Amino acid sequence: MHAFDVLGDPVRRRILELLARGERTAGGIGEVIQEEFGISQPAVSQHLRVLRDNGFTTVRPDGARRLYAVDPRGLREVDEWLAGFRRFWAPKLDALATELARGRRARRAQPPTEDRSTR
Amino acid sequence: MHAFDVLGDPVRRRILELLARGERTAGGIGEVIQEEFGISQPAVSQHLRVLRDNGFTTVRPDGARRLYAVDPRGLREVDEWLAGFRRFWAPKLDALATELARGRRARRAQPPTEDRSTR
DNA sequence: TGGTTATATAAGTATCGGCTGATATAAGTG
DNA sequence: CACTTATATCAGCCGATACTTATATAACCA
Repeated sequence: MHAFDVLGDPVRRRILELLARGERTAGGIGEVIQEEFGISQPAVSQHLRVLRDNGFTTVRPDGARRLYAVDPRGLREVDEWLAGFRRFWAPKLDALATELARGRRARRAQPPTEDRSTR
Repeated sequence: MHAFDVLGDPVRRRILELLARGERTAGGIGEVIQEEFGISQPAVSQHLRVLRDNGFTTVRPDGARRLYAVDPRGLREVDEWLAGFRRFWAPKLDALATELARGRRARRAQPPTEDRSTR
């Protein structure tokens, strides 16, 4: 599943927003999500699986509980794709600062590329 | 359709990559996409519609042709959601520069919020 | 004007992803 | 141990959405 498909679901985006504030147990996430979206525990668990299978979260066991946290990898992937377009709205200073901070990777002002081998 | 759903499709992402290099006619886009993905002209046209209906492209008529170009609005929306997470991987300098360049909007270091009224 | 080119829309189908309910697994607790 | 709590998985259903073919619309051209 592509990173953008992962973020295509509002429940998963919301879970990430919760995790942005810090680690939470699956149950803690479940309480909020089930309340806000009116879906079942398995549904939440399935979303957590998608997030973890695609590098958007990490999990750490704590007894019977699972502590979820944001894993930057997935989000960074999305951010990097976006980088190729940022010049369309961000002032030059922003782009420059971003480039600098990133250690001068990807110097070109070209559109990003992506694997098109599938489909 | 949510911005992330729009970018969830590989064809649409590819179209945006093409447009990142500059304006193109629907037909010009079609040639590339039909070749790369093996889909029909109407399929491409339908993707273009999604992109334009959701603020990812602009269109300008030129006789019988339609010239498509990147519209920053959709992409910026995605970028702003991501901003709330950038601190998880970007060095502080980067975040600071971004904030500055953006004119100090959204000063807090909080996760982004999104409309949850639907669903 | 009639024919061709450029693009969009419509209607129908099929695949895919998300949901539910049932159940499995494993860790706490008395 | 038996019972409960915490979380995950499974099978099956259902709706959304990305295709297809056929057709509409409109500009260009001889």
